[in-house]
Amino acid sequence: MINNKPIDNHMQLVFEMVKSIPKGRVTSYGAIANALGLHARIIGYYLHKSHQYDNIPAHRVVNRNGILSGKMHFANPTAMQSLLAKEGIIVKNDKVVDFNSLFWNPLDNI
DNA sequence: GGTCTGACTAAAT
DNA sequence: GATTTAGCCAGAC
Repeated sequence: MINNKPIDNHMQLVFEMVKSIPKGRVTSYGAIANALGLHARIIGYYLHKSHQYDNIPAHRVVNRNGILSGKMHFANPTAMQSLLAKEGIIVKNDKVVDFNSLFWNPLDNI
């Protein structure tokens, strides 16, 4: 059996999963990792590279506490919060308000 | 090819 | 309940 896309193997899956996050919703690294059978650190690693790709709503991915742990890696530390605010997500003190309700389970898409 | 780092998480303290 | 420890996998050096 030959793998069709050895390069894309996980990275493509992660990006597709992130792009599948509905507007106005957020999810966590661990949730995506669990859905893809990977680990949370891997998601963070791929998301770090996502800036060089297109249409990756990385701002919708936060850590399990709903904290915008990756905001510093955006162009501006406030960019992530601004993008979330545009989608109706309230971010206060670098944390998503009512994160538990806004949480989107990647497994629900599968 | 061993070692280090990382946009994480869960468990222990 | 906040802080620390350890574990996890993939990529860079």
